[in-house]
Amino acid sequence: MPRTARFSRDDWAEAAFLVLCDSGPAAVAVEPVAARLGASKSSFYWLFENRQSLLEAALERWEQHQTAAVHAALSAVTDPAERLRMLVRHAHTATQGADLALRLLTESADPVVRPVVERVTRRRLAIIEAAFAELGRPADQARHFASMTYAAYLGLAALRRVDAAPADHEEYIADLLAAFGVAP
Amino acid sequence: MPRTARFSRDDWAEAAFLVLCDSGPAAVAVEPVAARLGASKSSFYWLFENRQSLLEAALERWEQHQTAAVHAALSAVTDPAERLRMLVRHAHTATQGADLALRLLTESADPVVRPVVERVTRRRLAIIEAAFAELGRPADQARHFASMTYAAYLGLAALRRVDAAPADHEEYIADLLAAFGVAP
DNA sequence: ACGTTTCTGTACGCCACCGTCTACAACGGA
DNA sequence: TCCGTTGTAGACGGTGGCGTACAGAAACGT
Repeated sequence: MPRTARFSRDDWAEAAFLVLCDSGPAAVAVEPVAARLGASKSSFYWLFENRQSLLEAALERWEQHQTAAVHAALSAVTDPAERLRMLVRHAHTATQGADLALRLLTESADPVVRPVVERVTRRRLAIIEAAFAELGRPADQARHFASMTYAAYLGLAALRRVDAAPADHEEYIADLLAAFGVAP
Repeated sequence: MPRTARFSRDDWAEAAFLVLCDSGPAAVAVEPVAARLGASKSSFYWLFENRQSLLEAALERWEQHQTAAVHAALSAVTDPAERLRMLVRHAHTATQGADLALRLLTESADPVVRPVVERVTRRRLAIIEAAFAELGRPADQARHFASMTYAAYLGLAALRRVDAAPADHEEYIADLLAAFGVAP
């Protein structure tokens, strides 16, 4: 059948990424993904080393996807306050992203997950910190505010798990921005 | 051997609780806990219905432990600002608790975990909200600030997973309290 | 003393997943 | 045309967890 293979490395990576998104890294297993793809395991082991490399491929997709999205959205905005408003608004509407980021952090005991999620986390914190710094906050305060806002973002994803997050998003965001001295 | 059984229901519950604390709910399995306890499975199945009831016992321990601790520490303090300072300080020193709370929230898809962690979460949010309300914040703002501070608490536990949390605790806490209008 | 009740150990069948092996199907080049 | 390469299916053994079966040991009541 070859020459036009039924399944490409990319097909598997994409399927694994989808599983990662809605069930977390632990669910990125060979047999379930194979079933979802309608393929058999031998097809997988032809293209990949092992389960770990599948997870790596899925995580790579996540990292690039999110990096690309963030850069595209933010590089254009020069006003740091506006950038922060965008970040916060986006963060609290695209809740899927927060959920996955949180999941990956809590599962970062896995040596495959950790380096990826660590890179992404530090990158995001640096972006937020830079915005606060540009707003004129002292270096330490900018760093602290960045940690707080990103932690609040992650924590809110946790609260949503049990429907304990505020329902009045707009007002919540306004109060959040105000607390950190950013005009809404 | 009976009449003074080698293993009590409580032994198992305690062992399960310890496993829960340092490996999360997924790790609360019969065979590992049995091994840790030096017991065999039949001993377990004599005392418990199944794995689920072991997890329930461990979670119950967690809920009571944390409820008792919180009540004891806070019921005495009448000044809401002082209560908030205590909460925040305690939260950021006893980091184990945050870690477990976070883990349970992210694993709240499990029907055994969810009701427990949901109760605890709402209770905690209510306590924080009440403190902000007593400080004179409008009702909505008090609710929002409670969500933010608790989310920040949870999120910080996530950041610690990849060593991305601020190391200068004192200064961080001061900035956090200041952001929410509580004098340090 | 001896049977009954209470507890524990060992062994078993079951499922889900990992990773491997063998056979085989399809296409491309000689 | 037919052979080698590339990709796939399906069966297999290994591991680790769940829950059950059965046999036996220790205290107790009589």
